[in-house]
Amino acid sequence: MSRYNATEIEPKWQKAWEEAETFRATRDPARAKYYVLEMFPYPSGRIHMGHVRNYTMGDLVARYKRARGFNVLHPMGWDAFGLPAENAAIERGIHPAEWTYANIADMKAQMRPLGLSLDWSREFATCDPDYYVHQQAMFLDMLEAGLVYRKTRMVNWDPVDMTVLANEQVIDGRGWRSGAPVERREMPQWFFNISAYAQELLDAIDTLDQWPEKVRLMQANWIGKSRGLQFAFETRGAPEGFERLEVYTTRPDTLMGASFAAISADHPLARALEKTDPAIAAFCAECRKLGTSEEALETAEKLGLDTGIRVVHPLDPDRELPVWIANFILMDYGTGAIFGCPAHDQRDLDFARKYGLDVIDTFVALQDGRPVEDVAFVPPKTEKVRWLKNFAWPEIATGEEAIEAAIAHAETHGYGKGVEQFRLRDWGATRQRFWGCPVPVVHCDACGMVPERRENLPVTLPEDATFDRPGNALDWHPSWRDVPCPKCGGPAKRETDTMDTFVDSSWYYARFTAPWAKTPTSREDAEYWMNVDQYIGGIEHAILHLLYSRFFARAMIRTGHLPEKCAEPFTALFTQGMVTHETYSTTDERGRTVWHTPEEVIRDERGARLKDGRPVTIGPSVKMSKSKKNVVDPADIVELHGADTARWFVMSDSPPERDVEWTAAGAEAAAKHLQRVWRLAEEAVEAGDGEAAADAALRRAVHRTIAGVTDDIEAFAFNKAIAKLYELTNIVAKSAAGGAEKRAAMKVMAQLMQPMTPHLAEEIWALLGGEGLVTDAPWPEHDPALLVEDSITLPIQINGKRRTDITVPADAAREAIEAAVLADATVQRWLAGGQPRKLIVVPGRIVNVVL
RNA sequence: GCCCGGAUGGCGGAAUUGGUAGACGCAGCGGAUUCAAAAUCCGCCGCCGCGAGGCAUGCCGGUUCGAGUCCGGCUCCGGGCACCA
Repeated sequence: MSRYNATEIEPKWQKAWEEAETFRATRDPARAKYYVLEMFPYPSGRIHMGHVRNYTMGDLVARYKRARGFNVLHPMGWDAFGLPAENAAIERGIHPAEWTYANIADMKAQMRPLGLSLDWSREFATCDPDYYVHQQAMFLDMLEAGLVYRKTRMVNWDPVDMTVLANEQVIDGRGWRSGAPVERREMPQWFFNISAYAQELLDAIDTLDQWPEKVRLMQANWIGKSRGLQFAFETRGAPEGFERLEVYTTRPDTLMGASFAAISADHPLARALEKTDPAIAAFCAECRKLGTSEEALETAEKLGLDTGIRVVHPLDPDRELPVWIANFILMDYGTGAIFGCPAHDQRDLDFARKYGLDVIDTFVALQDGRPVEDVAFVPPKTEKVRWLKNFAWPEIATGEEAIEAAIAHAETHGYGKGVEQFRLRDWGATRQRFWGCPVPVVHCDACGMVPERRENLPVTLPEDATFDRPGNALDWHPSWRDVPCPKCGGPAKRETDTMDTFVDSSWYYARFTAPWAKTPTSREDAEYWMNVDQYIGGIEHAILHLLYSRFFARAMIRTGHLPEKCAEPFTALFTQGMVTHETYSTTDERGRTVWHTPEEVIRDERGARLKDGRPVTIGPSVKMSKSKKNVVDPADIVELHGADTARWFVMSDSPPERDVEWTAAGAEAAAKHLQRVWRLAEEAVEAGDGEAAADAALRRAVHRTIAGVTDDIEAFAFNKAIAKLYELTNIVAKSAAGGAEKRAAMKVMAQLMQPMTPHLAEEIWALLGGEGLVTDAPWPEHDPALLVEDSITLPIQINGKRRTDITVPADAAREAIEAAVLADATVQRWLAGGQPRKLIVVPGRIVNVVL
């Protein structure tokens, strides 16, 4: 009996698919289409198990839908602009383009042996001028349509390297290369007007019924619609022009509990004060060292400085509140100024306790309404509370009711107005970086900002840029930067900022429908292929990438690049978990942790050690990462066991939305199982006559498996589908059925396994005389009549605990079941001659005897 | 800090709408085959208890004939926080 040799067989079938152009997608209006897309990778150079899992999932869906008769589009490309290429350029003196395209070639070579049903004829990289020329054209269209504009925003500034840093390049408040304390600095940049679509993007979330609920919630919270009160405090002692201080609050009901006002260090008032007051200037400078991320601001120690300015309480002209500058107020949200109500906001309370400000209870709990001490009282807004400082509503009311009453009160008395506000900020569309899509705009001293002429697109990145000094290499490239003005011909400078890589990934799904069109999209292809029927990717993209893509699709509709129906480009979304592996570490002579790769480690039941015998500490299983060296290279697994084994394993153990732990033993088990399936197919070829009863039993098992696997695939429960295939394998192995029935069973097995292990499936299909490629075979249908059982086993509970069971005909009447239960020996023992208080019969399910 | 998830045997996980907790796999144990091993095949396998039985789904409490599943309150772990992609 021969062994299944994956290394020999897999390339054979890959060649067969390629020669038949099996996966080439062609627009065919006569057929129903299905567009399945996995989030395209950043070309780091090596694929990792996370990629294998992501693409296997997509491939499974693509192959299944093909078998169900759909015209499937399943493309692949590269999210190729980004920081790592620029870092490689700085560190190794290699041009980002060279680094990136070499990585793409390497990664593609690692992906091809996986046997994915991809249409490689549509492959592109976002750094191809053929791709970004269209992005530049659309940028100009969107500029004309008013969807793009310029303004300033804070960035992380490294004062030593004189360069803008990404948030991940700021480590403990310092630049990662220079080590210098980072400053917040205002810079002009380009923005997409996504906030104009906030309401629409929020409303449309309701239509995304095939998205995970958690993603929809996260997006809604990110957009963050709130209703609140905007009003102005009258100031005392403020510089000229600051007679009023505008604030926004979502809790106007707590206005009587206000004990201070606070402004951001970036607020115009703070900026005015720091010009003349060195103490304020020093404090604002300190605040600006916090960086730009919300996380940094929110987790930092709350610091403030009293400006000496006072504001008048709008409801009590005799009361004055101090105005503080505080490091936790965001200039980007609301008006950059708030009033603090310490009793009902934990941040305000911490701040008030630290600086000795008043804490005024505005409301208390209905029962045991104690005053606030160190924990702010923040009940749900729907809960009724007892008001101590109500000014326009009854003593007992909910927060919601009080908020509306307070807004009405402010509007009636003319000191404020109710406003709706979104947390969502406009999308900063550009970066001070070289390796991105150039913004096709020129700055002319005479004409101002001038769009590049369409016929001059693409504006390509220079191939002779140098990366020996920090900052944007485009700034140091005079022959690229200095150009004549497209309008007046006078001296002008190109925009040297390039587009955020999120722009590249916000429309690649549309480009895949017509990757070689002379325009960004082709109307016919977009009409036919869009939208993406199933999008698959990591949960880490739940907010930004998906929200930006939803916006960009709308912007493309507005500029005529997509049909109206594409406003929500991803019909169904699935977010998969990560691939993890346990970690191995030792300690060096200086006490530092040294990580080891799984290959360096010998693992047995007693623990783990290095090859030289030194013991190794086994750490928790975490996401595979280079820094912890807990990586398994897919290429090694493919070489050792074949692609099918890797595919089978990443789909088996864990549900796809959860993390899966890679273990060598698990991979081994997957390989063994595939060998076993192969052996069963070989045995079936030679098997002779069997028992009629066994034939029928096997046929029923096969149909049960068809139904189960189909349901599980439809529900994205791939691990359960695989468990059912294991079960069927066990049944076939033990079955006394005849050769014909076993061969039929194994052919169905090949069909059901085809989406997961396509190479093995083809080999078995061919062995058993299947017609053509199993990849082209229609999905098997189950016969419902074969799933009906004659009798069922009902568990019997006594007082809710299972004690025994009875087997009854499937169609037994309730009375018959009750009689059978009462006659059961175990039940009689528990009854001890008495009568049950209650007998609950759930037909087809369970019986509960209540004593 | 804020938003969103997750937690079930030694391990990964399964369990329709609230109805047999532990499917399937790994590891382990016992056996067959073998000169021996690998491979393969068969069986056992939540914990405690000789047993009857008791205890078990992160922790505490509640609803119910019945809770892994529903409700309230925690703990720990993970994802995101707008310049990583």
